[in-house]
Amino acid sequence: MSIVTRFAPSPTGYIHIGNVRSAIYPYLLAKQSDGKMILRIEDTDRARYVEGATELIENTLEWLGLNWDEGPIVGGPHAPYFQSERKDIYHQYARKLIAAGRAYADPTPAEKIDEYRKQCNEAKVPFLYRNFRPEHTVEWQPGIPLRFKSEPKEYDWHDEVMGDMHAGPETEDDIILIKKDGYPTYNFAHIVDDAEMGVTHVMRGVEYLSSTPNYLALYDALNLARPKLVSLPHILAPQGNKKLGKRDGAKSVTEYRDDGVLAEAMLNYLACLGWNDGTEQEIYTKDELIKAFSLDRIQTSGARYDETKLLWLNGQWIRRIFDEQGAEALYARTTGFWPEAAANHDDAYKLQVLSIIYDRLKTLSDLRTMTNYFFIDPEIDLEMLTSNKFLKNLSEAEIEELLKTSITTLSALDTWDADHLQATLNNLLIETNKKPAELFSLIRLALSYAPFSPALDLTMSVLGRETTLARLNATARAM
RNA sequence: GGCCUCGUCGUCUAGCGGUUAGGACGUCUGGUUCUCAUCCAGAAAAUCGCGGGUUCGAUUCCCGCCGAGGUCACCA
Repeated sequence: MSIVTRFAPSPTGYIHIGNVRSAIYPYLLAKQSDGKMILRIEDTDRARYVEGATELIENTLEWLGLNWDEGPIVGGPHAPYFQSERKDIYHQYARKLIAAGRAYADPTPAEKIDEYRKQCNEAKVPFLYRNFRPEHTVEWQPGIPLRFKSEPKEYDWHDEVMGDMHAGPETEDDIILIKKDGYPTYNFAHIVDDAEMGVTHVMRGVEYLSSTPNYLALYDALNLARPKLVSLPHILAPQGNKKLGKRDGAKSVTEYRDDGVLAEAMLNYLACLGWNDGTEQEIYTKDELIKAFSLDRIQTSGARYDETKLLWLNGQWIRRIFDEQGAEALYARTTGFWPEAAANHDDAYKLQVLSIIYDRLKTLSDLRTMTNYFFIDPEIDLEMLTSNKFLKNLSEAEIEELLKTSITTLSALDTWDADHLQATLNNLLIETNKKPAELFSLIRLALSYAPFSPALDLTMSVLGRETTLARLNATARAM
């Protein structure tokens, strides 16, 4: 039997890093065995539905490369994949339960139920609706919710992550199957859909662990085979011990994309948060993840989200792509991340800039702050020059003298490339009898007025003779 | 309050009865005859939540406790 997994989000907003793992792991599991991952949109709560959320979810999965085999857009044999369009199927299953005496329409007014709940809360006792089950029920009809008629007993089951589980009858209750608006609850709909769609592994957050006995009761009452159950521990917020959520400022996955994080790094980081294959490998490609993934090595405790490590990984991936796939491959990813001033420059020039700066990038958006002086003359800031830690011991006259000497020597250079520039710079050191840190810092600042830059020979060769000399002259004149 | 889950360096983790408790991020130091970064080398950093057992020996097995989290919706 081949593996079928699913990612079944509610279209209530964007996918953030706290919940995207429940898409990644089903994908990895399905792919490693030539199985299928289904995308199913659980839109049964009309009140929480957010316009455009489905597209957001689709975009996120596509960006990460988590391609679903069945679902919206791609279709499939179990369509439709929106629960709101599957009402008939749920009602069909509901009628089966009614016929078997395992479901009843509950006319009890909401206020009454709230009262029961309040009683239980005050008595510090768990609220079980079955203790308040109405004596007389009515025919099921629109406007009246349908409840499961529980027959509480002990349940044993196996969770692929948590291990062997047991629950007593006290956890089972008369849960709502169909709401009064005719839509099914999650509790009911997902059971029906997973069975209809042939899902073999149900992966979801640990918060569903407590309601598992109710699901098992439903499988039994409906005479359905239990899928394998997989509980995923929470990802914790950087501070505190709560699970990471939008309230903690959990950014959407696509926000990281817009900030210059590579999909490879994101997938790599998230997959390895709370899972490892037992080796000391840190960098994984998607294919490597698929190969190495296994349910039994998913952590049982929650893992704290650490953006610093994500950014480190992203730097690793930026360098890896440049080194293994070439400068052009990385350049192709940089669209939209260049400073405004770069708009007037051609691809060839930007590619040169990228080639000498890429190993300093943590995110692609660092290009915006780190490369401005390659595209536009920097504002001269003599204060920055004179307060520099390598230059503060030099007088202004000395600095001016050094600049002039440098300009003269560099002007005489025939071939303007990195090698010749380096040789010339070395000659200048001897000629001026200065330490590299002094002379080079001066030239660097006059050229960039930035806190740092790539090696001087490279910077000057990319900048070109004209620009280099013009900037050195501009600073000399300003002294 | 009932039920359930979890507890190794600051963080992510390895470990599955005998280890100098390993790796990675972060931090600090040094090197790569120029800055920042990369890269390299090194350092600091975990009485393995606490207390009892079992055992010649427990981070590893058992019990209790404490702490943290989850759940008890016509939300998923």
